[in-house]
Amino acid sequence: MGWEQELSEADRMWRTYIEMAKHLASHLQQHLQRECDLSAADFEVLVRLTESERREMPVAEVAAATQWEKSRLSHQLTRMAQRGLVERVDSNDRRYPDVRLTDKGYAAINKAVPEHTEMVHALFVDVLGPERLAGFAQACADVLRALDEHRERDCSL
Amino acid sequence: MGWEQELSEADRMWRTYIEMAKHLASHLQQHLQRECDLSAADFEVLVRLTESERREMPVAEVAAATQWEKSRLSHQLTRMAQRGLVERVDSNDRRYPDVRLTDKGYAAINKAVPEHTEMVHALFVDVLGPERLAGFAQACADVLRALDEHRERDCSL
DNA sequence: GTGTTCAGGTTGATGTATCAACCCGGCCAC
DNA sequence: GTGGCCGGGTTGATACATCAACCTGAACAC
Repeated sequence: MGWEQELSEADRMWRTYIEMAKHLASHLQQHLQRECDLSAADFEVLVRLTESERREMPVAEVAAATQWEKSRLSHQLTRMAQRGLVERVDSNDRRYPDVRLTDKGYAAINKAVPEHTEMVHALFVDVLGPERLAGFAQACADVLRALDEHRERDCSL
Repeated sequence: MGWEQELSEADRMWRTYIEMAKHLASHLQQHLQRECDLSAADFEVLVRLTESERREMPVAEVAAATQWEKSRLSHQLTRMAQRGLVERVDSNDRRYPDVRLTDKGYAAINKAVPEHTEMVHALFVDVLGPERLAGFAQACADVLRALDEHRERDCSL
């Protein structure tokens, strides 16, 4: 076949990372789903909404915080509104409605966050310990920077 | 609100990791999609199939290699077969059909793998360098082990 | 005012992920 | 044989992601 005769050391490490990322994400996701009846997407939106004092913010602000496409967010909000987790509210400028956390959504996220955080600590933070965690995070930051540079190069073509 | 007054150092590092993982995955995925017209799922299945000499293997073997649920794989194979990347083949035991890589699928994966590998090196392997990469991979392996232990505990309840 | 522009939002279509229900053919008991 | 069991596969329903097309109302030019 040619290219795949023998994986290099580096490629096997890459695969380890991929494995870890996949399993960790799916574990956290399943926990959220089973214990709190929230998808990862629900969780993300709800967390962003709690970052506002008034449990309410413009849709565009949520979009910026999550870095989601507007259409993805719109669909997600529709589903969440149907389940009563959030509601759309008209603001001054009728073009740009707000989203508000309902009581049900508030209760859900307040149950979910501590459990989620605990899980993150048990499976990630505490496993690495403070020093290795710092190194790990630095590595992630460096990869992020490389990604940004790469993206810039792509755009300037 | 209580729990979210101030993110700890560790929590910010966790967020850095999440950010990195999200961006890295989506960048690689978009590249595959644009350059090779393959989704991440397509890519994964095709890679597994090339790991067989005969470009063909039982569905169950693909399922084991990818660790996907049988139904997810079945749907995916249906779509891939429609696009001519793979074909289903009856084996001896008519219960357990095989999947085979078509010529088109073979061509696609042979174009995609080198590009993908190059991207992984540019954005990840080379950014970290050999030493930090090794440390990073070790950390991933440790988290994976913790996940396995945690899963075992869950099952034994 | 009238028309144009435009950022932000919604909608529809398609592909993907997950769960539950079902199907199906070899296997075993009898 | 006949019937039930069982593991692997398929199917359908629903939720989620992404792209393209469209809508909408404030703002600006004139």
